[in-house]
Amino acid sequence: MHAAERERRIFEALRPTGFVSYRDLEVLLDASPATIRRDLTRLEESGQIVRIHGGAKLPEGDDASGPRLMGTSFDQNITQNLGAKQAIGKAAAALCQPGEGVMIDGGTTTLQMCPHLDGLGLQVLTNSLHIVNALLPQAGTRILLPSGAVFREQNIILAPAGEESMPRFHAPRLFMGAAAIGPQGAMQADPVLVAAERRLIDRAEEVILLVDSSKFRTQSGTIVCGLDEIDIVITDTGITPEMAKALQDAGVKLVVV
Amino acid sequence: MHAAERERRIFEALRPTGFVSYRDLEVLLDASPATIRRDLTRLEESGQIVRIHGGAKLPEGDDASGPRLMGTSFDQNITQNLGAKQAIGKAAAALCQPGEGVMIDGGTTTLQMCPHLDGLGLQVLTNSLHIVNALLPQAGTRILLPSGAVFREQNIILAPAGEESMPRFHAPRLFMGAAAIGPQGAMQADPVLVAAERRLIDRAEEVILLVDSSKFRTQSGTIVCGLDEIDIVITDTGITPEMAKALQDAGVKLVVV
DNA sequence: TCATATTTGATCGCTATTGATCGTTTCGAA
DNA sequence: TTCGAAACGATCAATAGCGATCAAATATGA
Repeated sequence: MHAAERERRIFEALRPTGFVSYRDLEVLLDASPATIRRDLTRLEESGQIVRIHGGAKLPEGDDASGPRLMGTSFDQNITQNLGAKQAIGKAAAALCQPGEGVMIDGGTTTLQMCPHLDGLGLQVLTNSLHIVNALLPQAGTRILLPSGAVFREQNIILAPAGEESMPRFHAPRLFMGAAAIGPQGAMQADPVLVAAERRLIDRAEEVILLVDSSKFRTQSGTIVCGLDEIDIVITDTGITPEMAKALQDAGVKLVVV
Repeated sequence: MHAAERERRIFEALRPTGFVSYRDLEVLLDASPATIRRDLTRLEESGQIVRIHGGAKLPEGDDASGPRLMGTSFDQNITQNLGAKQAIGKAAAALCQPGEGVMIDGGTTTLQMCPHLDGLGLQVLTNSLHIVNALLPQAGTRILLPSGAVFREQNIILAPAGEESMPRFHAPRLFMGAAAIGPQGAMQADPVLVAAERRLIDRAEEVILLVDSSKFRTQSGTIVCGLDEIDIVITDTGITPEMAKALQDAGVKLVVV
């Protein structure tokens, strides 16, 4: 293995949490301890990482450590396909008109919209506490919440069945995630999510689905809505031509980033 | 686990209430007692925390006492009179019956109830995102939120005027903070807080006010409610006999911790 | 092909970090 | 006020990580 390849792997390991232990690298690089140390020393001298006893971390400032709420599966999902999700989030944010009101469903992909919403002066209605935390530092973004009980597994706010939980609200756009998408439509693993999302869908003019391409290769539980209810799908280049055609045949506008 | 990760977790645990117990850290860090102590000692020497018997707290804000209107941030207030607030919070939590539903108003004193609510199986309705964060790790506590917009200065959820924002909810007890208390009643500095608290008061059987004794020496803006609407006041030993008598003459039960 | 330069691996002594075990101190409840 | 449990600090041994040096492997160029 070459030095360049090792460096690439080091950064790859570093990105999710901003830290790699020496032990991890020993397995990951399959190189001798001496070589690993030399790599780290070199990267530190060029200022790209900071070495600490037992490993290395990214320099302060550009670490991607976002809001960490709890040690749930959410934290694991958040780093999966992170690059694709970031690109999808950015594309989705570009669809927002300054000053308008939008709804954002909870999810690791929709979460990646938040950094790009700053300065747009939006009104965001969301049921996700993760998204609330991400938007809190943005002084110009107004955050609206529905009433209800906090559902810890997903960190979202769930209204009791049949209860009116949202202030009268209607939005031109709903940004939604999904556990899977196929010819039947968008799907979620947890049925309680379905009920929450149905309520959002009913209040939106336009439904925009944010899914990285791995979601096209998954089957998951309960159908949230058919393709006919989805207006736009934003995904990454991993989508197969067949899927793309199926979506377009169903009248869905497809955005590939 | 490495030192950097442990430090991160310590601050994460410290953020909600400004205090972590040694016991909590033992579970949270999964390290030996000696290592935890060393971490705390190191952080104290660098001035980032203050160690106290049984745990650690955030350093005090600059002005340790005296009247403060608005302007100082929540994070600074959190550490002021922390010891008194913790004791008051503990006493307040002892008033909760297992399994019942209660309302907790936002504030740095009411926040200190949260560590003592674990295991009671309460249903907590709150408008404060700080309290939500403090309660999230407690699996047995059900968290209910009203709908509305997030008001950043206090990190609470405000309903639009006249809007029905809470699920039908009625509670035996409301735990409330205040910026000041005097013969006229409880006062808040910010008028928008008054409106929010009035709404909570109307839904409670019993109103319990949590104020450290410095609040008796302060005058602040807008009256929230008269003494006749307050059932119990919990405060610390700094209260003067005259004030104590005035409260009891007004029919308020006084708890001094 | 051979000589040289670069990179990698191995070994050594040294230091830092951790965990265990004392005796002592502090806090809270009776 | 007294007593017991919990928290504390100090010390020591074990381990893991560190840097330096040298040998081996690989790449480079005449």
